Amino acid sequence: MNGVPQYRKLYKILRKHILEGMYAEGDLLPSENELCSIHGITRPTVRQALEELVKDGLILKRQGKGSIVRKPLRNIGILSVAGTASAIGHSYLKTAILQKPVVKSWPEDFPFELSETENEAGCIYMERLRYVNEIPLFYDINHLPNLNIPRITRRSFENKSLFDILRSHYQIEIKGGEQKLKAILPDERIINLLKLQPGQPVLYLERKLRTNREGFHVYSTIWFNSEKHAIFGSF
Amino acid sequence: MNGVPQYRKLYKILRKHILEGMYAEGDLLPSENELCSIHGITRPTVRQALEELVKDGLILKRQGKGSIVRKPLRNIGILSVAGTASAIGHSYLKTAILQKPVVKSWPEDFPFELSETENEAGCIYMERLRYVNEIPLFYDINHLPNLNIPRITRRSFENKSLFDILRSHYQIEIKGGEQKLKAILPDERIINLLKLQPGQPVLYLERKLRTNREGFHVYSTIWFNSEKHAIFGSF
DNA sequence: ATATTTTACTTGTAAATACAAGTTGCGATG
DNA sequence: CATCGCAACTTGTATTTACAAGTAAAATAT
Repeated sequence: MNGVPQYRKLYKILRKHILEGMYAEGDLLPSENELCSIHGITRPTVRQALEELVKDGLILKRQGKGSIVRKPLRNIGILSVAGTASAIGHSYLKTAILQKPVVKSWPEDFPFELSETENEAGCIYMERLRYVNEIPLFYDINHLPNLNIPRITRRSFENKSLFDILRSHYQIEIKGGEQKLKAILPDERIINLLKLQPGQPVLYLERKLRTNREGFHVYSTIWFNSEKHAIFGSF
Repeated sequence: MNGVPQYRKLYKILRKHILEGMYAEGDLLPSENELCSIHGITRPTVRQALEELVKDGLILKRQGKGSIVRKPLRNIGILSVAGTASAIGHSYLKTAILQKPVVKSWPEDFPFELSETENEAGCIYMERLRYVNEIPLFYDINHLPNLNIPRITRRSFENKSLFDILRSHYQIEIKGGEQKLKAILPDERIINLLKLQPGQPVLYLERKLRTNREGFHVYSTIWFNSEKHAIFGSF
C-alpha cells in the first residue's frame, strides 16, 4: 500500500464513503481543514484529493460553503448508462464473450490512426455482448496493440471487465480518450445480436482510449440499443 | 484585468498560443520551471494553469518528459462536432433563431427535475436551428430560469452563442453538466426542420448544464443529424 | 421585532521550499 | 564500438504559511 500517494489514499476513502451512501445527496463533506487534522496531512494534499472527486462528478465545491456531495452514477465499464424506467442494478448485468481475445493483424479499414509501434505490434481482438435483465443492451468490439500484455489471450473474461484485467494484471489504466458518436440504422448482424426491430436505430460509438502507457491505446467500437436505456454523461 | 487570478491569465495565454498554432501537435510546452521564470510566478501557480489545459484536453503531461500539446478540436457552443468528410470551418456555420427568447411557464412534461426557486421563477424559452454549409445540422430548444437576467428577451442572438451572451452580459459561466443520449426516429416536425429522409435516425440529447450561479441551470434538448457529422467528445 | 454589522467559518489563490520519480542524453568504462 | 551508469533535466508529491473572497449565522444596533 506504500507507493500510493496520500492524496490518492484520501480520494479512495472519500470515494468509498460517498458511493456507500455515508452521505446523502447535498450533504457537505468535512471541511478541508477538518480532513487535514483527521488524516494528518496538509491542505494542498487534501485539495488534491477533492479535485479528483470533482473530476469524477462526485462532489462540487462552492467557495465559502463547502464540498457538496452529488448523486453517484452507475457505470458499465467506462460507459455510464441511465435507465429510462429503472436504474440498472449491476447485479442484473451480464456479459457474454462472443470472441475471446485473439492475436490478429489490424483491420484494413480501421477507423483510427495508429502509431508506428502499434502498427508493427499487431493487435488483440475481442467481441462482447452485454445484457441487462437478459435483454442485450450493447455489443462492442475491442482492439488493443499486442505490446507487453503476455498471456492475455489465455485469461478468462467472464464477469470481469477488460479494464479491470488490464489494470490488475498489467498496470494499465485508462486515463481518458476521445469518441465519435452517431445515430445509425445497423446492419443485419447487429439487428440479430441486439434483437432489434426493423428500422430501429442504435447509438454507434467509436472510441480511442488513452492509457498511462504512452502510445498504448484501446480502441472500441460500440453498438448500443438506446430504446430503454440512454447513455449518460457527466462533464 | 485585475481580479483575474494569475494561473487563469497564464492559462489563457497558453491556450491562445496552442489554438493559434504556435505549437505543432506533439510539441512540448516550455517546462514548468521555464514558465515560472518567464511569467514571474511560482510552480504551484504554473501547475494550476497547466491543470486547466489538461482538463480541456489541450495538453497531456508525462512525468519526466513534459507537457505535450494535442490537436485542438472545433466546438459549436459546447458541442464538439467532427466532420466525416471535412472539418467544419466555423465560418461555414450559420444560426437561425426559430423562436427568440420569450418568458413562459415551465412545460408540463419537462424531462428534468427543477428546484423550488427555478420553478417559481418561470422560464425563458428559445429555439435555434444550426446550419453547416447551408445544410441543417441540429435543432435545439433551450430553457433557463427567469432569475436575474434582465432584458434577455430583447437581445439579438444572431451569430452570437447563447453562452457568450450569458457570460458577457450576466457573468454566468457554464461549469459542467449532465446529458442523456439516445438514437431515435424523430417526429414529422424534426424531419422537416432537419430535412431528413424518412426512416433516418438522429442523435437526441437532453442536457442539464451547471453554472457558476448555484441553482441556475440551462436545460437543452437537441436533435442532431449525425449522417455527415458526428458528435465528438474528449474525456 | 427587524435590519445591519460583525465574526467565524468555508474554499480560492499564491509563495517558497524540498525531495521523489520518470526520462533522456552524455560520457566513462568495458 | 557498444553498453552501462550517472547527471541533468522533466513532472509528481508534500509541507508550511499567508491572505483573499464568499457564505452564513450570531451579535448588535435601529
